[in-house]
Amino acid sequence: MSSFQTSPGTRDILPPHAGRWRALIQVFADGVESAGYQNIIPPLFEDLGVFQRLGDATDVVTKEMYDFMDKGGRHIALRPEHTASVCRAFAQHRPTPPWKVWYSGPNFRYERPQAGRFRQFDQVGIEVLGVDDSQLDVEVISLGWDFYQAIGLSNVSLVINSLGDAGDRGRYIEALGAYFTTHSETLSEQALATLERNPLRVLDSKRPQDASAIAGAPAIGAFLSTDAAAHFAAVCAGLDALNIPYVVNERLVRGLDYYQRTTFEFISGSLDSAQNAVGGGGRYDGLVEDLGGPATPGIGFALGVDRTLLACDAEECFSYGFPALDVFVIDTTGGSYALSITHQLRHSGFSADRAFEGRSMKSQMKSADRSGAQVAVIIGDTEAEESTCTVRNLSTSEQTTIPSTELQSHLVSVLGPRQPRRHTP
RNA sequence: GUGGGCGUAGCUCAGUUGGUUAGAGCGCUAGGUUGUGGUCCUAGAGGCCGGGGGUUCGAAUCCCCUCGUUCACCCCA
Repeated sequence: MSSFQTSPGTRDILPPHAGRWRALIQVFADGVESAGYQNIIPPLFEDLGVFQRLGDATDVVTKEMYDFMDKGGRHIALRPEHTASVCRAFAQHRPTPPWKVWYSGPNFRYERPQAGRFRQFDQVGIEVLGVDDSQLDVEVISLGWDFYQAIGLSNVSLVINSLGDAGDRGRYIEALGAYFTTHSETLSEQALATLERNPLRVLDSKRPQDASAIAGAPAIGAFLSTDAAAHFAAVCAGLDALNIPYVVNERLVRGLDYYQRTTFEFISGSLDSAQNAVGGGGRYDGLVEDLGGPATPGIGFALGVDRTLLACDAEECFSYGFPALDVFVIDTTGGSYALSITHQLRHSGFSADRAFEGRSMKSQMKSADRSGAQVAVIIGDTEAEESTCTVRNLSTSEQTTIPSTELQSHLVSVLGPRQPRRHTP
């Protein structure tokens, strides 16, 4: 056992898992960039106040924040999510709306780790600021939906709801609070505590004891203003038009207080654990203003990378293998040929690796096999003397010896042409 | 923060009512093959039995504490 290990709720993403991880983000980026979203990279930490706008009644703010005083006396917090940072960035830089951005990166919440829940956890997501159109809600939801389809997840369901505008929401919370107070004798102790802080969240309780009270609770639908109801109906109609299946769940409340109007979650049916929400989002029309910017509507979603990959494991999709190398260079004469040949091949655009420490032919062949390389280029004493090299096809075991000067052209004929790698803007 | 399960080799796990030198498979290294991988055979390396304390002639095994991990509540992606 080594002296140090990762802190609770954090872990190393090792190969080959990290490769799969990167591939997942690439699929996401390709999808949203083709819809006009550009990448944003906000800082990992911000002034604590930025995140307090998530809501004083939320656990994320009250007890899960990684916060500290820096050497300049500022009260800093590691970001628990991206949305507040994106809104702060909008308020700070005032880009021209509509502002469509996507992000990926870690967030931090001090929670007890559990299946699909970590203290450092990654999300990918998008946010759009400055557009109030219900068709944008549909676009945002469809991009999330399309991403799950793109990676091959078939057992994901979309649940949507509307929390109404700020006034509706307030009236609903009031009614809900009154209702639960009259049923307080049937509620669990924990639910009563939740009721004190935010009656909405009581709807989220998974305790069997609370089920009957929740079942009889008033629904949000009756509290929606004409505008909010029309907006929600338009969103549903848009999803219908795109043939995206969804379920309206009037009990869907989300944990962050800034949500208004459209809210949605993506639930994986393939995850047994309690953490089966693989993504979620909604409108947060008041957040930019809260952060000192102009009144600006906003909508977005965040998808949990960890949970999404867990769902992929469960559905046995989005498999990943490290791309096979083109060439493995074997040199039993001391290594100087391997040094120069791999260097030249890499410059020509071939992927190439080699062994070190002067290992035996057998050992180097094993390494070549493990590397997944398609061909081995072998330099032994004979080849060194004759200025030749032996090229072995590792899947057919056929091999041929050619003059060293013909190696590049021979590999091109066997593996196809390669372009030197360089950055092209 | 509350409650349950589990900590033995790099990985997955055996280890009997406490008994003397802690095992297997996979993986790794080397050899079988004086230049050739994936199969096979042989050998080797690799362990403070999570850590600390206690009970005992004797502890991987029993007790306590602690740390880690895992599952659930809670919360949320």
